[in-house]
Amino acid sequence: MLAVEPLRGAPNGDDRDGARGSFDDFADEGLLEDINFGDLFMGFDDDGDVLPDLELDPAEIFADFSVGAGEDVVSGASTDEGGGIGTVVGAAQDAAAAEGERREEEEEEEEEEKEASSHCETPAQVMSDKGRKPPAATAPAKGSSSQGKRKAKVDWTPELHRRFVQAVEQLGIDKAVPSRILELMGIDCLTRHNIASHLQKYRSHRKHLLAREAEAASWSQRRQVYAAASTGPAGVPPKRPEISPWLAPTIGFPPPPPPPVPQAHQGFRPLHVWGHPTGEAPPVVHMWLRQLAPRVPVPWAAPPTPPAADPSSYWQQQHYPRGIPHAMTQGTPCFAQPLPAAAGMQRFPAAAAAAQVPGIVPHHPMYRAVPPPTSKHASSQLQLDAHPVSAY
DNA sequence: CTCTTAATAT
DNA sequence: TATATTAAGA
Repeated sequence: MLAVEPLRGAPNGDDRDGARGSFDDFADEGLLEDINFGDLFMGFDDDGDVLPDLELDPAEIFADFSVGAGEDVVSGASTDEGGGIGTVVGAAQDAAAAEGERREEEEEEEEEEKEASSHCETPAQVMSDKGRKPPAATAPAKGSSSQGKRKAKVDWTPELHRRFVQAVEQLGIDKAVPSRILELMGIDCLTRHNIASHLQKYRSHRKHLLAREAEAASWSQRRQVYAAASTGPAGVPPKRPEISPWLAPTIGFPPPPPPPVPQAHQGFRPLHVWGHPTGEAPPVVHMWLRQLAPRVPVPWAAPPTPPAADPSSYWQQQHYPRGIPHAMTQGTPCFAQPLPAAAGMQRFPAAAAAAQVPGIVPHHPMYRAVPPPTSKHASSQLQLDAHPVSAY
């Protein structure tokens, strides 16, 4: 892959001045695997723990990049943001050429991940690597340094998202505002607007998840009540327990913490959760999210509202139906800056741990082995009951 | 001015 | 579809 050069130069200074990263690309093993029990394993054979798609046909991979043909030009100059290019899709190669080399040399050290990641790679470049050319995106608006047309669309790769989440968690959900997130992420070529936009979606998604969790939690409580009630003399059918008002479904939180994880997944290679900040993140988090989803507990009490069928689709990226482009899983498109964030992490050691908040674990279809069922929501929901219910 | 949100455009 | 852009309001 070629490095591309970000051209940033933020006149405004407001958003990022860039630094550039070096890049090495290496396979980052298991970096982001999504545990989507709904569809995981369905079609995988044993090596399911291997990224299924490292080798996809570039054509397919980038099919989705299309993007408003020709519109996305690099914004290299876009004044207000000083934005760099980012992961930009459909960015201008020319810009890269013009800018040429790197600006500053900084080494990025990253905690767990080799953050070597983020480069601002344009798909075009990636493609060039692969010898492919994007259909439309590149064509128009090239000649000049395409100053500013439209901002290139940012490709929120799992890695990028992960950093985003990490930043958000470091800051705390309530203090996470675009500008701060941007700082922490240390990824140049992102603008405040990019972040804001992503943040908007992120919050929205989180909201949904929390709501679901709350709902599920309330049900699990009922379940417990029910279980307790059913411990009567054998043969005696349990009576319907009274459900106290405070056990009634509430919209409140917090959801009960996930029970200790049985080291069940020994046989498995730990799967990382898409978007989770730390590699150490318990892989199960995601599983729990799903488990928390309401399952019909008792015959006599139907859930007040049918479990929302949407959740999985909410945050899902429908891109890369066949997997994520290799290039994306590793060298991610934007340059990582020296990570002021690293410091942040140290400052708030607890943050990392606290990062358990399962709120944000978008599934990524990338690991979907089978095409989504025709009936959109059905299958994943069904999976819910397939797991041991354990404590809940 | 920055942030948030919703609506709408691409 | 995912993301950007815009506008309105805090």
